[in-house]
Amino acid sequence: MKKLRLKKKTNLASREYSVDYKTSLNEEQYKAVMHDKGAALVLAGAGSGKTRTLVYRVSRLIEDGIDPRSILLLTFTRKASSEMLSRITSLLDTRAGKITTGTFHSFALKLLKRYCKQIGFSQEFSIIDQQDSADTIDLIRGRHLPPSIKKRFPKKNTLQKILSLSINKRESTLTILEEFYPKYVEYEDLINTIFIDYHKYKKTANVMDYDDLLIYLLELLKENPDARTQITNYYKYIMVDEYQDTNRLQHEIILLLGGKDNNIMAVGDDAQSIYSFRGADHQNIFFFPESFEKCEVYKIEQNYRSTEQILDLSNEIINAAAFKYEKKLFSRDRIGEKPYLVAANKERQQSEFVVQQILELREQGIELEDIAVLFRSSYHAFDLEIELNKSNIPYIKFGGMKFIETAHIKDLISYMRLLFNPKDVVAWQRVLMLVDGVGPATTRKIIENISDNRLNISNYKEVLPNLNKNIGISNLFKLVAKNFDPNDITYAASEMAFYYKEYMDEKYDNVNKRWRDIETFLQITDQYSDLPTFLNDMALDPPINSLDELEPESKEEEYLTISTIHSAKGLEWKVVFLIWSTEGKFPSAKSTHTIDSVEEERRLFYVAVTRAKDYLYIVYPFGIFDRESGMVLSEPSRFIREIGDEFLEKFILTEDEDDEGIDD
DNA sequence: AGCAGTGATGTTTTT
DNA sequence: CATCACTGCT
Repeated sequence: MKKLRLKKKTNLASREYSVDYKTSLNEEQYKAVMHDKGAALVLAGAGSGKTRTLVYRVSRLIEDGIDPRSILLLTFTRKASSEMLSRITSLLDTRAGKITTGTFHSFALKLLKRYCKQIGFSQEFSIIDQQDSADTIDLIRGRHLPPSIKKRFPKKNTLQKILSLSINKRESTLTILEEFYPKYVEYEDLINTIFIDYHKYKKTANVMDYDDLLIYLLELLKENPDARTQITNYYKYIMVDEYQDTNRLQHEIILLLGGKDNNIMAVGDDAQSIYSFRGADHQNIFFFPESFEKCEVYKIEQNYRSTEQILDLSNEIINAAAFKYEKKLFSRDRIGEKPYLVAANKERQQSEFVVQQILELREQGIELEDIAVLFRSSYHAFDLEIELNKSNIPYIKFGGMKFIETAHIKDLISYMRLLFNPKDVVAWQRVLMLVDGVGPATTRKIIENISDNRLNISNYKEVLPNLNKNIGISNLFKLVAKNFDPNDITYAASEMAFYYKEYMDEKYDNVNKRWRDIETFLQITDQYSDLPTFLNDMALDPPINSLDELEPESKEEEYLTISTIHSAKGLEWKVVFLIWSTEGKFPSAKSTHTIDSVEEERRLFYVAVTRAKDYLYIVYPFGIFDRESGMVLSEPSRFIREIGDEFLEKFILTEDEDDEGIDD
C-alpha cells in the first residue's frame, strides 16, 4: 500500500527566498519573474530591465528547486549570454553556473556534436563561415554556368543570401526570388540545382555552414523521436532573449524544444527588430502566442535607463512609423538635458568634434567606459578611428570586419581545420589555391579525388603522380601529414605559421603588420588545449573582435566603445554619440526604396538613441558628395526631420581661430 | 590548358 | 579593399 504523507502546500508568492524579488522588481517585472509553467511572452521596451527580468527569473526558478541544468537560456550574442550568466551568479550563487546558455547556433552545435550519427555526419564535422560558404557556392556555380549568362546570373554572395533567406524563412527559392530578387526568377531551376549540389558537397566534406546548424537541429528534433525525447526531457525551462530577431526556422526549433510542457518564455520588443536581412520578421513576435493553446503575455514598459528627454525623442521617432508599435515608454521624471543635434562640416569636423567632446567629458569626470560612438556601417568609423589614434584615446571597435576574418588568419585556420578533418575540402580549396602554380583546375582535380576517398595525405604521390613535380604541393602535403599533438594547438599553429610565412613574404607588402596579427593569433591558441573546441570557437564565438584589443597592457586600461548599432544591441552607456545621421547615409540611399526597409532603418535609429542614459549627441556631417547618387548630402536624417523641433537642441559647429588649430 | 597579373567595379548590418 | 572579368603569358 502507498504511504500517504502530508506535504505543506505553498503558493509561490509566499515562499521564502534568499533574494527579495518583490522589492527589487517593479510590479510588471515581478509578474513575469513569477511566471511558472507554460508559454509566456514578455514584451519589454528598451531600457525596461529586460535582462534584469530574465536574470531574476532564472534565479527564482533555481530557488524553487528547479535543476539549473534543465534551464536553457538562448541569447543573441555570446556577450549577452556571458553577461547574464555573471549577473545570475552574483545574484544567487554558483548553482547558476550550471544552466545552459548560448546562442542558437552554439546550442545547436553542442547537440549536433552529440547526435551527429543520427543526421549522417561524423563527429569531426567542421563549421564554415559565411564567406567560406559563398566561396564554395561560387565553385559550384562555376561548374554549372554556361558562359553565355555569366554576367546576368547572381554572384556568389547573392546566391548565398538567397539560400540563407530561404532556409531561415522556411520558404522556397522561388518565393525568395519573387520577393527580393525578381530579376533572377527566370534562373530558378539553375539556382536550385546549384543549391542541391552545394548541399551534397558539404555533406561529403563533412562540413556545415551556419544555417545547417539550425536546419539539422530541426531535422533531428522532427525526425528522431528518441533524440527529441532525450533533449526535451533534459531542457525543461527555456528562455529566449531578443525574440523579435528570431526567424521562422528558429521559431520552429523552439516549438519543438518546448516538448509537451511548453515551458517557454520569449522576451523581446518588436520596435527593436533589426535583423530582417537574416530572415527575422518584426511581426513574428506577435505570432508567438498563437503557437500555443495558452500563452501568458506580460508587458514591461517602464524605462529605467534614459532621461525623460531622451525617451521623448525615442518615442517620437518610433511613433512616426508607418506600422504602429504597441507601446510607449515612460520613465519617472528623470530630467536631463535635451539631446543635441550637431551639424558638422564634412566628416573631418565630425570626427574632430566627437574626439574633442570626449576629451571634455573626461575632464568632467565621465569615464571612457561610459561613452560609446555608434554608427550604421562599420566603415563610417574609419575617419574617427584615425582621429582617436591621434589623440591617444583607447577604444574597442565592435562590428565590421573581424580579426578572425582577415585573409591571413583564415588561411592559418584552414590548415588547422585540415588537421582535424582531412576531408574538409572547403579548407583544402583555400590552402591549395595559395600554392604557386596551382589554380582552379588543379585544385578541383585534387578535391574531387579527396571527396571520392581516393586520395589522402599519405598516398597523393601514387594517385596523382604529376603533382609531385610541384614543390609547393608536396610541402603542403608534408605539413598536413605531420602528426601533431592535437592538444598542443600552439605548437601546431606555429609550425603552420612558419610554413605560411614564406608565402606571405612573396604575396604581401605589409608582411610585418600581418605577422603581428599572426602572433596575436598564436597567443589566442595558447588559451585552448583541444583542437575541436578551438575550431568551434573560431567559427562561432571568435574571442576578440578587433586587432588592437587584448594587448596585455591595454587590458586594464579603460577604453571607449565604438560600435555598429547592430552590435550595440542590448547595451547602454551614459553618453552616446550617433554619427553619420545624414539623410542618404542613415537611412542609406539603398534602403529607401521600400517601406519595409525604411521602417527597419527607423527601428535601427530607435535602437541607437535608446542606448543613451544621460546624454545623446546626434551628429550629421553636411556637404558630403555621394558618388552613387551623384548628389551632395546635407540634410539630417529623415527620422529627425519628421519630428518636432522641440525634441532636440540644435547646433552647428564653427571653428574658433584662437583654440588649438583644428586644421592640419 | 591552365595560371597570374591588370584594371574596373561596387560596398550595410551577424551567427 | 576586395571581387570580378579580361588578357596575355608559360
